[in-house]
Formats: sequence, C-alpha cells, structure tokens
Amino acid sequence: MPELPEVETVRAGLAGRVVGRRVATAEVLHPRAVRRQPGGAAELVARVAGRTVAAAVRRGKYLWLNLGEPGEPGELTEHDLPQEALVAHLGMSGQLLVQEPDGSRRHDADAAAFVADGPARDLTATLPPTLVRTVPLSTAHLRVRLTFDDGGQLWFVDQRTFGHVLVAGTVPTADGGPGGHGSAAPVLPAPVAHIARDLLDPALDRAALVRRTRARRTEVKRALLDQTLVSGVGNIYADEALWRARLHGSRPTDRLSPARVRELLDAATDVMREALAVGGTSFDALYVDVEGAAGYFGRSLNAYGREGLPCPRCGRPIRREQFMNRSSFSCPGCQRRARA
DNA sequence: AAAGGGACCTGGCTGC
DNA sequence: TGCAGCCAGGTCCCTT
Repeated sequence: MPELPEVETVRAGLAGRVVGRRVATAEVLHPRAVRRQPGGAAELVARVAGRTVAAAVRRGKYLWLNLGEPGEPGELTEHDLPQEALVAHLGMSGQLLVQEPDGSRRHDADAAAFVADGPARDLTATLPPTLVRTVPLSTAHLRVRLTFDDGGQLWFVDQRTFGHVLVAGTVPTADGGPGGHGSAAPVLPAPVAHIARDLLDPALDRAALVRRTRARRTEVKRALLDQTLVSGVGNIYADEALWRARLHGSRPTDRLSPARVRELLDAATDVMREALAVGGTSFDALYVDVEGAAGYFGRSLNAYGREGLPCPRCGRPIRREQFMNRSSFSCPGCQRRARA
C-alpha cells in the first residue's frame, strides 16, 4: 500500500522524467478515476492539454504536477506561483508509470533503485537518464493516460480504483511555507489544503504537532492515521512506529507525556526514512504472497503482518486485533494497553 | 465541533 | 471443482 515512502519514490521518478514535458492529450479510460474532478473527464482533459509540467510535488500521500500556463510552455519559473496542478492520489493500488516513445517502459522501481544507491539519498536529485529498466506492465487497469508532445506517456494504473486524479486550482499554504516536497512555491492544490504537513517536511512544526496531538481526545493510532493532524502515515507504518515506541495504539493521546509523543513521532519518522532509503516496496505486497505481508519492506517489519511470530525484542508472539475496521499488529509484552 | 463508523472497490485466497 | 464470502485499507462523508 502506498504510504509516504512509496509516494515519494514515485514523485522522485516523476521529477526526473516528466518535468519539462508538455502534455498533448489526455484520455480517461475509467470514470471512477476522475470522480473528484468537477466537470468529469471532459474537464480534466480540457484543463491538462497543452500544459507543461513545471514540478512534481508531494505532501503526505498526495502528489501533484504543477502546470505551466497554457500557451507558454516551459515559461513557468521557480519564482512564479503555479495556478493549477494535476493532483493524484494512489489510494490502495495506484501506480504512475512513464512509457517512453521508443517503447521502453519506466517504472517507479527505477526510482527505488536510485534512491537506494543514489548519492547521499538526495530526495531532490533528478534521476539519471541512463537509469532505464524494462518491467512487465499490464494495461488491464489503465485508468488515465497522458501523452506528451514527444510521444511519451504517463499512465495512471489502479486496480482497486481507490485512487484518483484531478486538475485543481492552487491556494496559499496556511503557514507560508512550501506547499510540499519538490517545490518551494508556497501554494498547494485546493483539494490538498486540508492535509497536514508530513514528518519528512522540513517546514513541519514538530512542537506544535506534539501539542496538537496531546490536545486530541482519541486513541494514539487513530491520531497517527489522521491526515489532517500529520500526513503520510498509513496502517503499516503506524503499527511499526507504535511498536518501536512501545505504545499500544489504543492509548489515549491526552494521557501521553510530550516526551512520549515526541518518541512516537521520531519512530514514525525513522521507519519511513528507512523505507524510503530502500525505495518502499509496498506495491509488491499486493502481488507477492509470502507469509502474509512479508516481502513488504524486506526484513524490516517488526510487527505488521507478523501475527503469531515472535516479537524481535522480547520474543512473545505478535497479536492481531481489529481497529478502525483494519488489522492492527502489536506485541503484548512491549506494548501494553491503557489502563481502564 | 470533534470523534467515530461505514461506504467505496477488486482480486486473491479460504473453506465448504 | 466451483463458488460464496472474507480480507486488504485510504479517504470521504455522514451521524452523533
């Protein structure tokens, strides 16, 4: 499942491949993929055609392509504020794939390889053009296709159709900082304005986040998953962060000390940084059947998907519980429930 | 107003 | 073997 590290891997790939290219045409092959687009498919096609991609930006699990003004291809500079963006959310199973005019296919796995081996793991670095790998690819779930002037294409592929794309206008950020990772412009698409900054965002006010978290009257896992509080964390990284911080997800946020909240946020930050360093492999979890969720994030998962397996810290079998209609994995020894 | 729960999806897997 | 039912979960929307 794409959470922050996976979406960032995709964003880095787009930054290296589609920025600077001009969209010639767009096709919507499944209406549900554009269900959040006012005006529907026709509107999206009309608003994206003729626009040049100025930047690939991400906040949490949302990513977007800033669009240059129509009729002025490539004229949008870093000093201009983008007025519109093509927004994408991958949902559960979405992928953004670049197909080159010569028929070669580029996949986000390329970006993963680069992030893993790249110099200083610089997230802003563009990808070397030599890094091209052909991967098997199915058009069975192709939902939206952009074709660039040079014949290259950007595909939005999504099996479970929880993802979506739309073109939207931008609004200023609430704090005046950059809208997201990948652009310094202090704007972000209106449909993303309610999404909080994520844990890898340099403009994140961590002290304020600790205060806001403790002000919530809810369970701590629910808070971690609330994208309006802090973004980018999904079910998998939430469980891993809670395990590292030795907290059970049901603990009330307002009874945690500031130090404990900081510890948890640091754990979530660390686990996502580590996943990003190996490119995030959660897409494979859908297709690879190895010991439940094993195969995802390699050997690094300590709790998620490990029901019955020994806790790497204390050896007690990891337990599985239902929470928010999802599975939660935790160690009964290291992660004690809150007292009643 | 904040918090919590259900709906939306598809395909692989399980069990009868 | 076939098939019904379960399960995965991110986000929006509605109710309380």
